[in-house]
Amino acid sequence: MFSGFCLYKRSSIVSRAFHVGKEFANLSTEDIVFRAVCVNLRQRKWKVLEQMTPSFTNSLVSRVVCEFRQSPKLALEFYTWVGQSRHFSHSLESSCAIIHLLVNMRKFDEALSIMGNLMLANSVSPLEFTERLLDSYEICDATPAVFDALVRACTQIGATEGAYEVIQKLKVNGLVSIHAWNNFLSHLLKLNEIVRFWKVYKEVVSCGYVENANSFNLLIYALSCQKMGVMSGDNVLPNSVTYNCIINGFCKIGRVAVAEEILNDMIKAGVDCNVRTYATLIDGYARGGSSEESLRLCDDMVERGLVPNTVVYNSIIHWFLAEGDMEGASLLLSDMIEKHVYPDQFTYSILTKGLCRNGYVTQAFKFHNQVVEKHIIEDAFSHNILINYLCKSNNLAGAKQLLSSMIVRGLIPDISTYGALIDGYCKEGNIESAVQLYENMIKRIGLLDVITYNTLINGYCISGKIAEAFALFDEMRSAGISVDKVSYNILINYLCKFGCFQQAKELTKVMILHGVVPDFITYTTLCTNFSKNCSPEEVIELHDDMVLNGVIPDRQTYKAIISPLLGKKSAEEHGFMDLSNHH
DNA sequence: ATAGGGTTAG
Repeated sequence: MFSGFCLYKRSSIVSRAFHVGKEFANLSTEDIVFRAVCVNLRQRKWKVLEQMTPSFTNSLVSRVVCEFRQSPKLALEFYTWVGQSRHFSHSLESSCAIIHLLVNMRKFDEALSIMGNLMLANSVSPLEFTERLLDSYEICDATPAVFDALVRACTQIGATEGAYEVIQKLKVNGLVSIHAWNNFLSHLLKLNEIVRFWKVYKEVVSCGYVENANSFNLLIYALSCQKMGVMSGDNVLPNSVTYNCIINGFCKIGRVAVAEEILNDMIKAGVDCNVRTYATLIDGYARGGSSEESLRLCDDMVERGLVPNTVVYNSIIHWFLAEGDMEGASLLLSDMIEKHVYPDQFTYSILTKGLCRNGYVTQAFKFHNQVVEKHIIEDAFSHNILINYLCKSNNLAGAKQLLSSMIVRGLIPDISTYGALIDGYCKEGNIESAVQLYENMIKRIGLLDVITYNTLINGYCISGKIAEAFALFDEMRSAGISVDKVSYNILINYLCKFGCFQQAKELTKVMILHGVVPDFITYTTLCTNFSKNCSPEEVIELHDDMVLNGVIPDRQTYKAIISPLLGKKSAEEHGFMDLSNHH
């Protein structure tokens, strides 16, 4: 009887297990804990989770992080929370899972800092790191960008050989992007390892990589470091003009920090830096919106015994006004006058434009008239700015009047004056007059620039004549005028407006192929139009594509369009909307 | 003598 009872009980358990199905039959303890954690994490029952921490293993935590990769915020929260538990410390395995996640979220800084820490504090070797990231690559839905981040982390902590080993290891799998190579090349330049730079550069080319703008920038910088000395057998060394050219180049592509490093190199090399060097850098920082850095350099130059001149003041005043800082600009103007730094043609046009763009139109005209009365206007700029303003505000009559007085004052209308008027006609829908003016202009000036072409292309687009617009676009090329990003931006914008989204995307590809890098305006144009007409997935894909092609997203657009899509998407998929708001 | 600042496109 007793044995019979036992037998019965046992067989009942076995048969129940069978009934529950295969699913549970092979479950390990970890699988059970894993499911329990997922259920409770989904409901954010942290207290229940707390009780489970003694059974947490590294592989379990990695699995949970991967499982929640579509809800990256929750996964990250879990990872941080579990790291604080006294029962648990993160391993390389769980760190890899969170790194993949952070890279997918584009939180590169956070990913880099975890990577750097693991290599420095936990002495994880770059190669081992690569292997573990590869192990978890598939299950974590990772992207190759994670390896760009690893190379970057290596160079950041000074592990030059490590970075190179990582690249070599990944080369076999085709997982090394041009970004990773560029980062490594740039690191070599920072170390002044010019010979090795060229060796690695050759390797990049022989691997069949297509260099992007950044690679060429590095190349130019590398050449600039040695060029002259090598070619002349050290007989000719770079002088201040050489350095200033290079500094200007880096400022104009927005890499002002690099430009300032070159200034330091210049000082180290014993080459005198002058007012032009500082004027270039000050403009570079101001252009990039770092007015504080600009002012810091002003102090630096004064400390070096250099006196800021009109160019320096003009530059800062211009960018202050562009940012809407009227007060800062007017203080600088007073300072300029007080220090007897005399305003010039540039100053007048900067102030005229600044007053207009900040809504002080009456003052702009008043100021302009004062300057004109003193007969100190020598070029067409100020007139052009005002004619432009009038055309933009549909006051074509006023624009023509100002054109007449300009001619009376002995100033010859230039390509920009015509451009503004043509633009005015186009905006008014009077494409015939626009074309007539354009033809007259060719007779008079005999040359056309890219701006005039762009204005006309834009005019054709406004009046819906897209075929004519594209014909001009082609004509431009046959006339030997290089199509610039404005030309592309205009056409991309109108393709979107006409609902040709696929074609807009194609044209962006052509643009990139022709070496014209899309900018934040291309980005904003495409994102805005796509978000109104396409699915969230398409918009996100578009964003990703552009970023991968080196476009720097416009912050406002990203915040208004992309980031809500990402948040909403992952929240909706998992029904966390309400819960996450309460947390 | 060669190097720096102002007008066009969303």
